[in-house]
Amino acid sequence: MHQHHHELDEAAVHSLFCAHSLRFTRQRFAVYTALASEKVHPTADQLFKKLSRSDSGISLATVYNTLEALVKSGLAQKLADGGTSARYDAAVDDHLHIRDCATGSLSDVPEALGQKLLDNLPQHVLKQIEDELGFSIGRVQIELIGEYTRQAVEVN
Amino acid sequence: MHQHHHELDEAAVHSLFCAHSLRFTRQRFAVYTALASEKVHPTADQLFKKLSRSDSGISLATVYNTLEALVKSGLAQKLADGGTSARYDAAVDDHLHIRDCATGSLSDVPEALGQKLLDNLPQHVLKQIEDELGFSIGRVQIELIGEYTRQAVEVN
DNA sequence: GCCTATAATTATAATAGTTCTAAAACAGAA
DNA sequence: TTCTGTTTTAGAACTATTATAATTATAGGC
Repeated sequence: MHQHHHELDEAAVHSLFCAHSLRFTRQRFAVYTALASEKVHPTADQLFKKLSRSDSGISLATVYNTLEALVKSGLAQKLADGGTSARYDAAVDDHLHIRDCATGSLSDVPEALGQKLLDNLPQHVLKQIEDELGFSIGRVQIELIGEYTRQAVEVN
Repeated sequence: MHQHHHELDEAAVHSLFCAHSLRFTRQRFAVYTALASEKVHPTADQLFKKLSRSDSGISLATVYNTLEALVKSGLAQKLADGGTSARYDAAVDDHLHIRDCATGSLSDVPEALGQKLLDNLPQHVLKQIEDELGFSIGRVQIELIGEYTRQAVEVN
């Protein structure tokens, strides 16, 4: 499930990190909560700027280090940007992304809708692909590329 | 349709370029044929190295310029690499990619299989996403992430 | 075939994003 | 508290890509 939009207090994150064998530091807490509260998947630099603004005396290198640690421990995933820089996402499920051609932004399809699409994928075809190619599918990532015909409802 | 595995003589490429309002140059011919003959989607640098080996006195800048021109004219697409550098593909349809976690390589699902999956996507869900989000889906890109359980059949 | 206008190529410099380095600060266990 | 290994940090280094500006090539008109 997505952690988006949940309250994330320090204790909760502490035990989450603990469960993933990640040391708790104020920087990691800051990065993780900043990432998890984003509706649009941010780049490392966007996170750094956001954190610089809000307070926290955190360095860019640490943002990169932390994101890497989060990804390695399964608390985040790194998404390929169509453009230059990588984007990060605090949710680790299969899910759907929307790329807005106009702005280049990358965001989620709401959970329910996304799940509906994933649930309706033709499993027999996926199975056939696995069999014929000798490939084991671990994750399916779908990106819907296009543009908004009306204004998106809310922006961070 | 994919241009992969087709014979690409100079005349054919010439008229293809012409149809897409692209001037024909020996460098563009070289880049395009090199790209179209790849089964695995190469990075700009991989193409440059391949072309340097085979002959052709072509500069890295030109590889980038040409790839950009091809993409802009619709003869290729730029794919986001999970990692650092972009990958390119001479085919421009919706289609499925396979990312091998073990090697990081990106390749196509064979046309027939891929089409089968795309044809079996639940259209009503896509329509619902478009309606609810006010988003017009231009292209669907699916990536199957996992690893080979047996050796891939052939490598370039 | 030759000329010309326009566009493409090239080496190089510049930039952007990311990773590396080595020293200082910190977390967690004893 | 003290110790040990980990994390943070500023800055350097590196890699992928784009910009620059001079040179060269293409396509079309003659």
